[in-house]
Amino acid sequence: MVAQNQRLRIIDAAISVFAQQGYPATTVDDIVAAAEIGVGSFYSFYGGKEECLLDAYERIVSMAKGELERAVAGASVWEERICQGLRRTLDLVVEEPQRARIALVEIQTAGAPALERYNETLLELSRQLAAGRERADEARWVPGSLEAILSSCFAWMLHRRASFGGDATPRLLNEMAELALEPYLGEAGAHNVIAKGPRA
Amino acid sequence: MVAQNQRLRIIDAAISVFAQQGYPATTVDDIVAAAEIGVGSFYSFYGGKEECLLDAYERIVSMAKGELERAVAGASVWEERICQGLRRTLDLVVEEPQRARIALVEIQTAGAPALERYNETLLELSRQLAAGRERADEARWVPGSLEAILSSCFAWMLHRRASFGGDATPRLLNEMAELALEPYLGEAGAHNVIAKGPRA
Amino acid sequence: MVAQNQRLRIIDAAISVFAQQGYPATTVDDIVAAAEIGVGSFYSFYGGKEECLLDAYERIVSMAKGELERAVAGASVWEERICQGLRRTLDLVVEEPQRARIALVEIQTAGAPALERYNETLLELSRQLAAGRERADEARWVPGSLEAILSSCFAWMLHRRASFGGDATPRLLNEMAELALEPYLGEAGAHNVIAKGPRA
Amino acid sequence: MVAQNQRLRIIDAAISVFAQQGYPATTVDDIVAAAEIGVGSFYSFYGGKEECLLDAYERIVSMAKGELERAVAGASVWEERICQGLRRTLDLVVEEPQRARIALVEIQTAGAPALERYNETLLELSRQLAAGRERADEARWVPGSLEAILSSCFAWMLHRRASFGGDATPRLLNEMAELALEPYLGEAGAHNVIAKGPRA
DNA sequence: AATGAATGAGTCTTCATTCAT
DNA sequence: GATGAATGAAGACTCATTCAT
Repeated sequence: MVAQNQRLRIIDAAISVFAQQGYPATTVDDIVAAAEIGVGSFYSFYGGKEECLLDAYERIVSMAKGELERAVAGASVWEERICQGLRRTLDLVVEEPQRARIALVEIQTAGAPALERYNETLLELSRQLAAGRERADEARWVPGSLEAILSSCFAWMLHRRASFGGDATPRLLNEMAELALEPYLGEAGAHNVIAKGPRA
Repeated sequence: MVAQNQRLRIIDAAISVFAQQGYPATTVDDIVAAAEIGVGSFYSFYGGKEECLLDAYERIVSMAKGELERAVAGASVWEERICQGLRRTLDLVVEEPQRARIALVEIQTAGAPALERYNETLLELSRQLAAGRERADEARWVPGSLEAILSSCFAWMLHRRASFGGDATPRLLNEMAELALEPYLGEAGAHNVIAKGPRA
Repeated sequence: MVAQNQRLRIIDAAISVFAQQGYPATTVDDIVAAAEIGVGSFYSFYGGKEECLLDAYERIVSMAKGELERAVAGASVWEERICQGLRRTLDLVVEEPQRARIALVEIQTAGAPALERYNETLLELSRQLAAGRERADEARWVPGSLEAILSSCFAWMLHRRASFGGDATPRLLNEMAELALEPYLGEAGAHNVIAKGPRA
Repeated sequence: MVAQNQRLRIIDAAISVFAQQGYPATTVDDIVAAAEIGVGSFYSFYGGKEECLLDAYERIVSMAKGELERAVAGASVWEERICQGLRRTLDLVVEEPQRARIALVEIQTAGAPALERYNETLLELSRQLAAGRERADEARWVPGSLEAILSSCFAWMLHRRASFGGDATPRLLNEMAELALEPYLGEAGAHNVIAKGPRA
């Protein structure tokens, strides 16, 4: 538990400096200075800054997953789950800008393994979206790579949001919800869900 | 002009090594070795590797713009210009994988100024797409951020393409064309254009 | 006595890792890990790894001396003591390769004090050999530094034996016995002793 | 040639500090400080201090070989060559104590590859000695490992000489010459050669 | 104008040693 | 008395940058 604390101390510090200076410009010394520990302690937990970033990423993603599961717990159907999930996601980006920056921006500058890990996360998002196919009218044609496209779109929108701020959250949420629901439920169906969504 | 040659020599070498080893892992020495010049000469042209990457990026983008302008020269209407442009873009990614990698992947690992420059390029793509609004039926509602979304989608799809290869080009082209045209022309209109597109 | 046990535990572990990885490449952590004790305990016994090696060396040498004394206990004359001693020495090198490696190889890589200690051991060997002068015919001339030469030769032969293995033990024993006895007893006398030696 | 100078500058500095502080205690910084160059320059010549020591060793040995060849040039028979060679060797150890220390002592503390290199040198010495077998009376029995024993003895004697000083050179020379010649030429033959040797 | 030898600041990493528990 | 978490000094090595030629 004391080790866990130390580890969390390091991760918090690392997230902070990675978010502020960017991953490539951050040195191990920056991290240990921010964590107020000795270099040796850092190396007893991680083999280097890349390993540390990857661990931070895992924890951020897993924390976010927990949040999202809680957020969609009350939703009974797929379209509601998507709406609630998107809302919570956007809130998290606003609430935890540094973690968002790590998970959406810095992870992409940390070399091939990190990029691969990021792609896996996008793949999971794709799977969540793809569940909508079961809700779609049989007559409706849904392109095979729709979810890949959507997840990358969302990633980018959040990336920009995390990097530069931008549109008010509610508007962004509306757009994303529309993008996610419309291909499965049609324009009318999508708007229907969205219209009542925010009141929830 | 001899200076121009030298500069091009450096850029070609830089593109090659950046694409092969990644921007962060590349040293100035790698570049000058590949360019077969002295370090001093490099520094008489550029202040460092970042400056060099940015210049390479500018040239790649401007070269690509020229190509695209030529590609769409024969197209009379917006939707054809988009189709031809997308086709040429995909061809360029295949023809010049190293330059594509620089313009789509490495530029994102080179710090804030580079990322900003990349966003400007996406903004230009947005503007090209936005011209489609004039072709759209007045009754049709087009979301305000559609172009931002589309350009980011395209960037991501090309990024993946440049990073990992993937879908056969024609299929990818179809998807992208559909995504670009449908919001403005409707499903039928989009398919119409695409169906006759490849013959052009 | 519990302290003695702890100390022996450390020495055994140290001998093992020194012999396997070499003295310079061994860290205090390696030793305590092998000894399954805490670092603090190690430092309550020794000031550092050098001190630990020196203690291990002392114990190996003193243990070996005990063995040799026992081995030559039944020998009545100098030449027999030498033969029996050499035989037991070679056996020990084979039986305890790790200790042999410490006493013959690693000790020489551990700095000046260790080297000096090693030389003292060789000096003792010289003294044992020098006792043969009393057995020598008065007419026989024995060079003054003979014992220094012989002891260094033996050290080197055992060093090689401990480092790389090599000749079968009996043959090596014969050679060493010849080298040791001949200068004092002459060729015939030496062979005489050696011929009956192994039967003893 | 300027590179050669730089390299020699480094080697001279390295020999000096290795001899004074011992190989294990010497850092790359010590060497570059003594050579009055930058760290980078050192690494442009050598991959680390081990490589540097090995190069120094090679040069010392090759220099010494040259000296010995010159020293024995006037000797017509094997036994004279040995005597002259030993004399010159002892002189070199006295004239160049630092180089002697590197070649005889420090090389043995620099890890397995260095030790192997040292053994090769001893092997060469063995071959020089073994040429004496052709000069030996057919009736004389010469043990098979004599040269290995002799070369290790000589190495040790020189090692001690280089480490601690000691006996006056002429006496040491006499002993070594006796050891080298006697097994091949017999006691009388050896003394004969040695007696007239110094006059040469 | 071009070169590349030389520099040394900066970073990573290891490991001996301490000390609170 | 024993532990091992924590420290940070010290060393290896890289690489951007300068400058004499």
